[in-house]
Amino acid sequence: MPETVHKQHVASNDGTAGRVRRAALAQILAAAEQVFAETGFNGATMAEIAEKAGLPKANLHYYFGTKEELYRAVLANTLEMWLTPISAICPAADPAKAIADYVWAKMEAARLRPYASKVFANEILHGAGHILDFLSNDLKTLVEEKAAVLDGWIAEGRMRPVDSKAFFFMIWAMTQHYADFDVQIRLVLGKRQLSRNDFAYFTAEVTRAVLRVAGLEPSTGEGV
Amino acid sequence: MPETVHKQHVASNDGTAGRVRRAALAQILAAAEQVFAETGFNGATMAEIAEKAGLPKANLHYYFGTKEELYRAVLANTLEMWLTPISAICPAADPAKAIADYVWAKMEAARLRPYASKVFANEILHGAGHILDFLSNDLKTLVEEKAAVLDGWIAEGRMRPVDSKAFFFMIWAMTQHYADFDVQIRLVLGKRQLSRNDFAYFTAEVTRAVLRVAGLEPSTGEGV
DNA sequence: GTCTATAGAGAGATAGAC
DNA sequence: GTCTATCTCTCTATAGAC
Repeated sequence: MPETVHKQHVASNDGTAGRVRRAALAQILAAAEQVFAETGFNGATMAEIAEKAGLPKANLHYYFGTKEELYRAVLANTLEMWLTPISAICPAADPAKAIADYVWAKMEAARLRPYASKVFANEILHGAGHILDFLSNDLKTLVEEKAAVLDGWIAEGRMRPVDSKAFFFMIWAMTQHYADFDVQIRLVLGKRQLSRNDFAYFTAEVTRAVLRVAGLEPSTGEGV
Repeated sequence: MPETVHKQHVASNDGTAGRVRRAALAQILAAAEQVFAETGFNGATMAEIAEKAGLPKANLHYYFGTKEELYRAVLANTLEMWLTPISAICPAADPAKAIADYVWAKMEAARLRPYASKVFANEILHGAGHILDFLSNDLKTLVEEKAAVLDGWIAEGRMRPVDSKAFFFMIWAMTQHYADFDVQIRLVLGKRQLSRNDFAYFTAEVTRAVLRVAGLEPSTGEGV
């Protein structure tokens, strides 16, 4: 019964247990995010998550009840991160700056929380069964709202005509690619790790590409 | 012992058994591609693949030995599809046409073989352990070769300056997104399926975006 | 609140009949 | 060459001591 919610036991005598609790929850969630990202829901084992969190396996069940519930908690964490940066896109903003800021925030998320991105990608790839509601309600509404902002800019001649929803798909695809497909990128480039500098370089490149699509590129005088 | 190669039993008396064999192999591979795509390597079960292929479970082991070997066979199929279309990019070609043809071929692959794309994505997402050699040898070489073609076009002023490898990452990300993240796209758009027409529309949109990045857009007179 | 020990289910693999 | 029946192992989940 994946739908039953596990009881939240709260220490009633003092603040120490609460602190222990919060620390344990944070450790478990961080470990779970990594393990789910690396091996998927089915490949992940509670034993491996417990080991990485430095706790006995039974404690995971004490805090989260089931593997399923732990997974949903990790996903919930991820979704928040996924949505936040899009707030840069608002009617009053300067189109070029707003879009560049959004791309920057998405690339930062790819760099700093690659596991979160991978958990999300894995969930979509396998049918998104746990977040169907989120996608068809929250995200759908948000995209419609933000696409309307782009359409407004286009109508005002402040941005070149594009399909505004496809434009978001493009940004998501390009930025998340640097988290989700990092292994491929590293191996093709022959690098052991993508450094902070590599990310700065690719962020500039992605930003340039996206702004060119929107007809907003700062003029470099290098055109054909 | 995932490295041991399962014996290939070949019928010696007549052609019928060979035909049965080929049919069985094709059925198993098609079923496996779908099941691995939908649930990942660990989530997939031999029982489910067998059911979808219309064969008893033991036959899968007869033909492929282990689940691991079956998975590698599916991956091998996929990689060929993955590489083929890039041949459009060659020095003698017209840049705009070559790039548009490549994008078109990748979008067709996303439309016609979404499971193959998902199996590949899933493999990369989880560390690419089965195709490290492919990525760091075959693919690396190919990308260097094709990036050199783009760099040549840029040097000749036939294309706007871009990082040629990041340009390929961009094309891969954008096109494969329509296979790998199709659930998200469908739910955000409120569509039950992406039709042939939807794909034609998005292919045009992706092509336009990519050509704008390369400074090769057929002039539409709509610029800002 | 925490942990050890174990029950119970499910999946990969195979023996052996046909 | 094909299939049924089964073995064995791994993993989730929990009971119960502390």
